Amino acid sequence: MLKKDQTYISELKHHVGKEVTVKGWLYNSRSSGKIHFLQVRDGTGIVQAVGVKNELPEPIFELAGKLTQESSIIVKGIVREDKRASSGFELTLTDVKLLQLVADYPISHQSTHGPAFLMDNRHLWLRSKKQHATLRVRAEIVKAIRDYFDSNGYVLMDAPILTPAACEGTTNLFEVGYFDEKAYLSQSGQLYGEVGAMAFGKVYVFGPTFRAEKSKTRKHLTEFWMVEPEIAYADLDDVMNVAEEFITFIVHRVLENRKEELKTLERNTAPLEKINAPFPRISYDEAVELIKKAGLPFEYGNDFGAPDEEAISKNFDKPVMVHRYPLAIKAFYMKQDPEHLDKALCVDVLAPEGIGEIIGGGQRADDLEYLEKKIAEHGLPRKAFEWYLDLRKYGTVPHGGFGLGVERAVSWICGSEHVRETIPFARMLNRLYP
RNA sequence: UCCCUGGUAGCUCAAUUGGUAGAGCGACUGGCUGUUAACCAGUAGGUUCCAGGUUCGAGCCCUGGCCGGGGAGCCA
Repeated sequence: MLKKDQTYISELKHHVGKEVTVKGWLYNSRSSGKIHFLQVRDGTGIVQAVGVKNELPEPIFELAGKLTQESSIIVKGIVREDKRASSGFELTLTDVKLLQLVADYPISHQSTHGPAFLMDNRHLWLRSKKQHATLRVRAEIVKAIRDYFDSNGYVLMDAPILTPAACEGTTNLFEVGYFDEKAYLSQSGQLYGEVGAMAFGKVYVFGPTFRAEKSKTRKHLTEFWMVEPEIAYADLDDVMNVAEEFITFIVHRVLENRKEELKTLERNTAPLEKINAPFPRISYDEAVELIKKAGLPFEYGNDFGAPDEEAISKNFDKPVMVHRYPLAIKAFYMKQDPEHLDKALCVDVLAPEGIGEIIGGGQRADDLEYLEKKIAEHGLPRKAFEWYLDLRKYGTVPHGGFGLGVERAVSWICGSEHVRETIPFARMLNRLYP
């Protein structure tokens, strides 16, 4: 427990009429000569402390007047309801203690800053309102993810980050030295999740994921977080049922608990209010029709590009689930559709509002011979996958799951311009600092 | 890897045809008893990304390099 000589700004409403101590930093200040307005933040919120010259001891009034942005301060004041305050409450300042007077804080509220400058100062940028709100929404989403799976019988199973080989082979991996051999940073925990499903029935893997692709877009990070449920005895329909229920749960939770933050972010919540299961389900073939109807050039059999995804999702005001892509463009572990042999039992969930894919998943190949053949076809080293093949040798069952990209989900729900704002410290093609 | 675009004050940007490098914001000083991106007045602040070249003269033109930003492909 913390000592009680501190009141958090979020709790001020319970202390009206009383003197409280707020420990924090100066967010901004204004003055009219004989009256100072100090906007103090403490991480839970921002409150304005008002100091009047002839109501305060001279040294305290003077100190209040010379405080600079982000100076660390402890202020005392009497909580007052005030319609003029945006939060509804203000402090009548009674005392200020200065811990450090800051000179030349780089980020100002009044001037504009470019993304490169702000990302260089990410460690300070996080103190500003919108970044603060975005990361609180992220924290809420992460909690919702855990709550959903924890309360629905899934066991959390962490997958290793250092792995012996590619999970999917095709994408670029970060290579690291591992004593006398090479290891790779995980690009997906899914294969290990399948191990978990065979051991526990329902599991979810939740952790960081790494892709060494040289992507430079608003949707890409080289290090991002992914949650990957995996379910034994599940078919493609089960996977889609879980995906839509799961997304609905997350969106509702944020709408319930993070109203203030969404308001700070100026997020129009109307589109989010519409998110309710069931979601529309269309096949790859039907999606191709939508692309052609939109007049885009598209060669049947290819994967969808960003403009294609937008053309598809524009037809719906909920996330749309596109299933049964051509087998040829999907990963080796996808199960072949027995009714359409050229298709895979897979699903991508495309978020509305132009966000694109937030979930990819499906039913897994469960036949040993088929999987052996696929590993060979994809040119993957069989030796690295022996343990994975064992799952098909010793009690194979139909099973499936999906992966949700946390940052893309946060980006969608917050209405962020770029995923780099949805993670505290983004790692990108040209960004390894701070 | 490819396409587009940029690098000038702490930040965001301007600078006509190649002719003395400017504004807003921030900082600093002073003023103001209700400010909400406060306002008003003043002050300081420059290796124009780097190297070379053309020119009487280069922020501007040429060559090479470095570093960003946006997008594509691939993916979540």
